Formats: sequence, structure tokens, C-alpha cells
Amino acid sequence: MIVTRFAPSPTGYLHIGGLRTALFSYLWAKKNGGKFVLRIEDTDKARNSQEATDAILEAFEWLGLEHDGDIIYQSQRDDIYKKYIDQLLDEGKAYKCYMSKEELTELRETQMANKERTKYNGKYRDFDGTPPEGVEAVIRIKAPLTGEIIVKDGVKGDISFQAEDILDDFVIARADGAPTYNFVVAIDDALMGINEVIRGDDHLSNTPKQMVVYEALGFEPPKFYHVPMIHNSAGKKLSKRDGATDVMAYKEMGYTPASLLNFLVRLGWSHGDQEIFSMDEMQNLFNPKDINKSASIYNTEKLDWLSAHYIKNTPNSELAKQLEQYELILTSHDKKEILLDELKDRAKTLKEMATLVKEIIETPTSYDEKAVKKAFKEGSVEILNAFGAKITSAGELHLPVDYHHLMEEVVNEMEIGFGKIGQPLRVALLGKMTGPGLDSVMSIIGKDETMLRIANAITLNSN
RNA sequence: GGCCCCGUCGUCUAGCGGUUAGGAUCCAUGGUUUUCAUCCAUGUUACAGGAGUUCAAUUCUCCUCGGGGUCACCA
Repeated sequence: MIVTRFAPSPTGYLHIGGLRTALFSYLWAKKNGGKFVLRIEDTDKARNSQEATDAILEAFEWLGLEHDGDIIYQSQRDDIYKKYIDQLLDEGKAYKCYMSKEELTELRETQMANKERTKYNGKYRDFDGTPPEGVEAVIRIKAPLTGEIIVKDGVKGDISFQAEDILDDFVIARADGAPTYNFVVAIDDALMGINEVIRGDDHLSNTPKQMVVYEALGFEPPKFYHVPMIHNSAGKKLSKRDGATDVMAYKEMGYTPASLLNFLVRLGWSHGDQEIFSMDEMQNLFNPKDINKSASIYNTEKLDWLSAHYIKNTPNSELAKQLEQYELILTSHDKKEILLDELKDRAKTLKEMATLVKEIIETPTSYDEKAVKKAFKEGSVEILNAFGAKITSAGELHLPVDYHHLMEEVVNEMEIGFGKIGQPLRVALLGKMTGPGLDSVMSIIGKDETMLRIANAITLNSN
């Protein structure tokens, strides 16, 4: 069984990049009937917060990405880590290091001055003397000093590192006893049965260190897939400063989970020429072997297109439900089908859609100045009057076609072009020059409201 | 700087030795539409550069250049 995980550190909200790796992990587990688990990496007490954890969970809930089993919190697993630290100490695979922070800094500075690689010098690796006073020891693991370490990566292929280039005896437990990242990640992944790790390739250079831990503890390393970064328009790693990278901001902007997920799954992954993926299709088709090797630049043009596409293809009943978050209750509106049909081709986001709906169902309180100037010419008021009279004397009016007939009558009787009535009528009804078909608009708002809006516009343009 | 990764239209990408280098988006133009949008059609734009290997390189190898990541008692 394939078990994948998403392991965020709760130092902020969930952002686009994190979400994508989570999505990949989720899809791969689901496709194989496996498990997708969530682990909160909160070993650094100074930097983590409960709010951040909650924000991440909220985002997952909105998107409908469910994790399997209980959420694992690293902060609650100190006993486990302690056990393995003791084990390594007993076996002589780790040791206490009494080098003070000042001494370490000095060491690094000299190395930099000599243009050497900064690394711990192994001073206490085989120390058996009397420890210096006043220094709380950290625990360091004995890393191989030479040799080749090969990371078998499912995206990039085999990657070879030389131990002397990248390794030193790195700290696995801080002076206060708290274990460090590269140590606990390896332990947790092993203990949780994680056998396929999909993560950002910014972790690539950590992987050899984690393999040292796997090796020391006798654990089997998982299969790794390091997915390329998502870059901002400047070509740099996406960071929290890059505007709307908080996943929940996309909800605010009116994007649906379906469009966001579809957008993200195509960033760095593809399945031939296919652009549209339902959740089912993603689950059936996703395979990390098809993840591409190079970083992609984040850009929302395609998201907008996808979002528009999904709105167009969402059934009206579902759309009405989604619009409720904008305090639009359309369920009782007798012309909601016409309304939604007219608008779903015009909106890129739900938020835009909500605005468009309001522009129709609410009586305009202001009129676009340029539109008025352009639409109201000599005779416009008379035309509107004639049309108003038609409506008044007409019987029941329901469908767009009913109103359309009346417009045709006016056009024919007055021997004018359609635009002559269309332009001023549009401004009267909507307060602007653009929008859905006028017959539809009138059908949606009904006879009384139509007459009211025409009368308002006539009053306004008569003096 | 060391180490590692990457390099096809502006952007997302297909390609897996022989293609008129494909799709999508964006943009432009035309058509449909009383307007706007949708929709349809058409069009502009890419293999970073240089050596090799080969009958043949976008595709394989090397170098150069460019970009990115990472080098903590952060994760």
C-alpha cells in the first residue's frame, strides 16, 4: 500500500506551493488506494502557532482534501525521538558536542575567511575527556565523512552527492533536548509507514542527511519525488510576499476548489494535451513519473480561464448554492434559470458573477455618465415612452420572447433600427452599456420593475 | 563561493533520433451577437549558445552561458 504525507510546518497559512505538493501526494495515494496522512512539523516551539495549524486545516477543508487517520503532531512525540537519540548515543552513532555557540561561530568565520566550506570540525566526535563547564551539550550524529550518497529520485533520476562535499556531524538534538528537523522527519516517515515522499525540490539537499538517519537507525528510506519549485514572476521561489499565495485568498476572490485544484495539478504535471481534469480524472490519471523537471512560473491567466470554464459548465442549481456565500439567495427567484444562463458566460469568478447578478436584480441607483451620453440621443425619450406604453397595455409578460415582440413592434412602427431602442433601454435597465440580452433582463426583473426603470430613466433624461 | 537541480512560444506544457516542433492560455484580426460576454475561424511567437556522437539531433554526451535551490542548535 502506498502511504504519502503532507508535512507542513505551522509558521503561516497554506500557500499555493504547499497545496500543490499536498495535492500531488493526495492524488497519488488515492489513485493507489493508499493513504494520505497529515503531519504537523512543530518542533520549533518559538516559531509555530496554533492559528497557523488551524489555517492550514481550514484550507484543506475548503478544498475537500481529506487526510487519512489522525493528524500527527511532532511536538507530541518527544518521547519517541528521545528514545532514538538515546539509542544512537548507546550505539556510539551519535555523541554529545560541547562546542559553544561562540566557538562554532568563530569556527565558521575562519572557514569562510579561508574560503573553505563551513562545517563542524568533529571536535567532540571521539571526545572522552572532561566536558567543559557551562555549556549545554547538543547531540550530533556521526555522519560518513567520505563516500558517495545516491538519492534515487522519481522525478530527477539518481542524484549523487559526495559526503565530503555536503555532510558533517549535524545536530540532531538541540541544547534544550529538542530534536531537529532532519532527524525527526526520517523517524516519523519511517514510523508512520510513509513509503512515497512527494515534496518540493528545495528539500533535495536535505535528503542525504535524512538518509544518514535512516541508515543509522536501520530504517528503509521511502521513494522520493522532488517536485520543482513554483516561481514568482521574478523567477524566484514563491514566498509569502508574492501577493495572493494564501490558499484561502482564492476563496475570497471567488475561485472554486475545482478550478484552483485543476490549475495547480497542471503546474508541473501534465497528461498529454489535457487541460481539464475533474477530481476523478486527476485521481485516475495522476502519476508522479509525469512530473516535469523544471520550475514553473506562477501566473493566474490560466486560472481565470479555468474558473470561467467551470462556471460555464456548472449546473444552475449548484451555481446558485455557490453564490450563497455572497448573500445572494436565488432559490425562490422564478426566473433564476434565465438569470444564471445569461450570466454564466460572462463571469470569470463567483464574485464577479455575484456582482453581475446584483446589477440586474437591483434597481440602478446611478447611471454611467458616458453611457447616458452615448445612448440618449434625439428621440430616445420618445422611443422609451412608446415602449413603455406597449408594456403597460400588454397583458401578461413572462418570457424573454414576450418582451422581444414588443421591442420589435416599436422598431417596426417607428421605423427605426434596433440600436435606437436598445441603447437607451439598456442604460435605463442596467445603468450601463453592457450586459445580457435586454429581453432576458426584462423577463428576469418582471413587468413592474421594467416599467419603473424605464420611467426613472425618462424622468432623468427629460430635462 | 561550495554542492545540487533545471533550460521548447510571454506563460502552462506535449515531444522521449527522422514532426510543416503539437495543444492550452494570453494577445491580435475576422465572423456570430441590438451591446458586452460566450462561441467559431484565422494569425504572430519557442527548441539558450557551442562542440561532439550519428546517415540524421529539440531529443544522447561534454563545455559555456543563464536561472533556481541549498549550505543553522528553521522547517
